[in-house]
Amino acid sequence: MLELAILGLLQESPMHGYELRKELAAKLGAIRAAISYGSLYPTLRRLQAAGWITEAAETPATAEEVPALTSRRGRVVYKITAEGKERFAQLIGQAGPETYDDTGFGVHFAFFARTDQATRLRILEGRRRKIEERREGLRDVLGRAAERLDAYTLELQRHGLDACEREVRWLEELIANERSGRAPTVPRAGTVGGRRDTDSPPPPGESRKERP
Amino acid sequence: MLELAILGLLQESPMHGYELRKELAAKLGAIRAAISYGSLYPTLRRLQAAGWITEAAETPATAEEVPALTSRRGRVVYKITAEGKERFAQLIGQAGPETYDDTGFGVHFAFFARTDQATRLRILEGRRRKIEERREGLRDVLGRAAERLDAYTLELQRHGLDACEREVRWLEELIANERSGRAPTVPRAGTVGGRRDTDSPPPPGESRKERP
DNA sequence: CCGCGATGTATCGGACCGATACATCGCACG
DNA sequence: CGTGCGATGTATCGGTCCGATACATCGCGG
Repeated sequence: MLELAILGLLQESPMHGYELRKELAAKLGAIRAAISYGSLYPTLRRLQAAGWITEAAETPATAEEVPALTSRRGRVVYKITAEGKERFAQLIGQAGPETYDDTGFGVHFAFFARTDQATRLRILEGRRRKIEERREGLRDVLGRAAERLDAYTLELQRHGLDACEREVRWLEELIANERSGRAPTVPRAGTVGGRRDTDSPPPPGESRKERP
Repeated sequence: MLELAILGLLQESPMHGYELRKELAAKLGAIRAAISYGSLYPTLRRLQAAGWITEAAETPATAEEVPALTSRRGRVVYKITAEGKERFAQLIGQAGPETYDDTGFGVHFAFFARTDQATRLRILEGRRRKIEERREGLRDVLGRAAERLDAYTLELQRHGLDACEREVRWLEELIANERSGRAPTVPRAGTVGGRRDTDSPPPPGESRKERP
């Protein structure tokens, strides 16, 4: 999962570890907290060993003027290689069982802008199926085993059931959207960031949820 | 976390591994899928080594009629010890940072019937605080960094934000309930609080469950 | 009689986390 | 002027938990 996320982010622009972590937190904030360095750095090393990313020299100009007196341990910028892009395409296109758990689905979804529509549909339906199964399990417990459980546990299940039903509805909407051709995004985005803007958030009239 | 969950379940009745896994799945179904055996068995061993659980002989009567022809590798039933109950009380009463993440909170909440009211309140408020922080992070991203992200990522954040707001409301309700004295349904209180006597009385008979 | 699914115990490699250590840089505050 | 402190930045270590796998028993239907 981490591998897929890193490859995806580096496809947008080269980054060093710290930055990667922050971007990841911004992109996956809805799914999970920040990634740990204890996962990040070993994974970077693994990806580099596999040839999917490489170190990019930082500050290529004016290099010799500071001759590494203290062996200058600067930031290490990574960029994705051609093989890395291939790997990303392969990972994003195939769906195993881990694609449908909370984290896996979140990562895949976060890169839907780089995923073709058929795959998007497949993943959304797989996720829906999985959530429906969880929902049925919770209904079973609430129905058949309710008297074995205390009030707090029951309340927990009810809240979980509610969340399941809500997510299924959300997925239904997304699936309907995909099928009707008009996705909530442009299917081919090549955006590389870098924009700085302090005051621009949406002007008043813009309603969020509507599907034109 | 697993340690706490196992100790809590064994407090209700002795069980073997397979059963433990199923009960755990039923009790925590809203939070996470079934626990893996790759975690369960090593943890059981660890708990046993620490003296918090012991193996209980199965089928104490009519033992000699099947003389273990094939060294009978039967089920191993575990039961909690007095030290184990103490350990449970200690774990359930203290709250670290991991108490407020999804899994940690779920496990603690699932055993609220064995937690005193002050601790319940503390945990609910800690969880609320954490979710509020996540919510603010998502609002920030949706407000300030919206133009850097594609439509799918934004939709993911919106769904996450919605879930946060919903959970905060749920927690508010529970907190209000706790403060007003009447718990969701069964104010079955008077359970383990701080560190007190070692010799705890049998749990208040709230859950009927018989083993065949 | 045989297969097959449920029950049941167990291990192994790998993914990921939390704590920790350490170094640099800009800047606010005395 | 210096000094300390929070942000930035790289890195490792031990531990928890997961997924795959192996293997053995039991009851039941074909």
